[in-house]
Amino acid sequence: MTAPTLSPRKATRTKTAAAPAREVATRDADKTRLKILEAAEAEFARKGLAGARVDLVAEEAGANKRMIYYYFGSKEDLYVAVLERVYTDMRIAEAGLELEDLPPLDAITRLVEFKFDYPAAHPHLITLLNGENMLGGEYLRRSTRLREMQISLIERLKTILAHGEKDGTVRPGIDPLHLYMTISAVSYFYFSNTPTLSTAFGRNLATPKEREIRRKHVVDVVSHYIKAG
Amino acid sequence: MTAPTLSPRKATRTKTAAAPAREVATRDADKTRLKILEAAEAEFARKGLAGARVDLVAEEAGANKRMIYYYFGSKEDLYVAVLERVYTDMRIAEAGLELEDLPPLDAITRLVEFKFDYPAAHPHLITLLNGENMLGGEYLRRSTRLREMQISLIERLKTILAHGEKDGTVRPGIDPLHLYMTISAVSYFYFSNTPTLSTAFGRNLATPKEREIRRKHVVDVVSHYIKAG
DNA sequence: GTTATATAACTAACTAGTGAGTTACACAAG
DNA sequence: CTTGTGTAACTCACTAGTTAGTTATATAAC
Repeated sequence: MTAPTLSPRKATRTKTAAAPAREVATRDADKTRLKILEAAEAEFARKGLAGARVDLVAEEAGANKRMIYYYFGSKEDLYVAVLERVYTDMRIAEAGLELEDLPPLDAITRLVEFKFDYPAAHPHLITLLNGENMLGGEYLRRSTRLREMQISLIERLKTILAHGEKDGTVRPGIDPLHLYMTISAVSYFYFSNTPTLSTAFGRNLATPKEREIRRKHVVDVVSHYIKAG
Repeated sequence: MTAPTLSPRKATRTKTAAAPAREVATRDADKTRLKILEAAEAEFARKGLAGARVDLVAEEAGANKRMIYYYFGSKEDLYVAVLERVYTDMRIAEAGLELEDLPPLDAITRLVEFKFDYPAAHPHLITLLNGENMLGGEYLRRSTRLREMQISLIERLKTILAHGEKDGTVRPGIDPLHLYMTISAVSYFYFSNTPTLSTAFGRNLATPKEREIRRKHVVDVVSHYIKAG
């Protein structure tokens, strides 16, 4: 239980003067750290916190197990680091969406498409979040600096809806938070529950064709919900 | 890895001549079996297949660990039994919905409300399904007799939509499978992701008040999607 | 006496975490 | 240049504790 915390993150950067860009490993040590994170992401996504094996992470990363404890302290702390990274990446991508220049309905459609395309491109995100929710979200809560990121998007959505109301394209009275949840839900559920749904319906829902059908459907659902008239 | 499979499920029912009602333990042995299933459901729901502890299931059930192996053969088989039970219960409840007597829009609203209320009343279902989906759905697939149950509801939904189209209340061209998925999604996601969403939004979404708001919202979303005009 | 049900004690394999030491390299003193 | 010192990065071998599954045995029912 006693964390050594040799604080390798504050390692002196003797040679490389320029600050490295996000997730670009410049030094060998950073590369090892990154490889561990990537291997851990896959392992935790596949098996959850309890099912993941530290030895397998080490093997997959081509690193010595001891280095995982050297860099991250414990299995749980490694898990938090993975969660933080994946979650932050998504929020950054979301923040980068240029919605404000578009007409309200188009802006929301773009958000819906993003909420479909992002998990499609990052399947680990889904299973990691599923696992985290099974654990009551306690590890994500542990992570600082995640609290502030989310709220801004709801504010942006609120503004977009207000514009739409004003120009008559959007039905009034839509709750931005619940709209955001619904937009997330209709795509997330599809990716998250494809395995059991495919079994239940006796039909593989993970094919590119089915995926495209679903994508059109979710845009359709949200459009009809927000459209005025 | 070698499953003993003592097939205790075919145990002779010497005393109780009448076929016992669903999940009502008549004999002591059936009671033990049921207690194990209930304890296992809670344990697997909370911690997933890998995180669950057989010893804890035994303790919680007030049964000897050996009896778990006697009745279910292995941890994995116990997990499948739990999954099967929970999933089947939901399908039975779903099949019991009397939708056919209602006007199409009301029928779909009733289905939406069911899809909200059922997971609200059975939180284990959500986490069990989440865990199962993380594992690729392989254990649910292992279970027979689940395949046929689902399809019927899609057929019923198809009929309802067709009636609605005919009487002009429902917009034509709605895919019943995707509608069903969307109806499931908007409620499921709320229950499934409450922990991380609450963290992200800095607002407890699990309160009765928030729940009621969400319930209204999901009915609203689906109504606007299917309504003609 | 055979079958179903039950218990406690046990084991083989696994698993997170550690102790102790090594390598590679930077920088400074002589 | 070479010797000494400091330290980040890394390896190997180990352990204390856990965990699914088992063995051996008991008892009640019929």
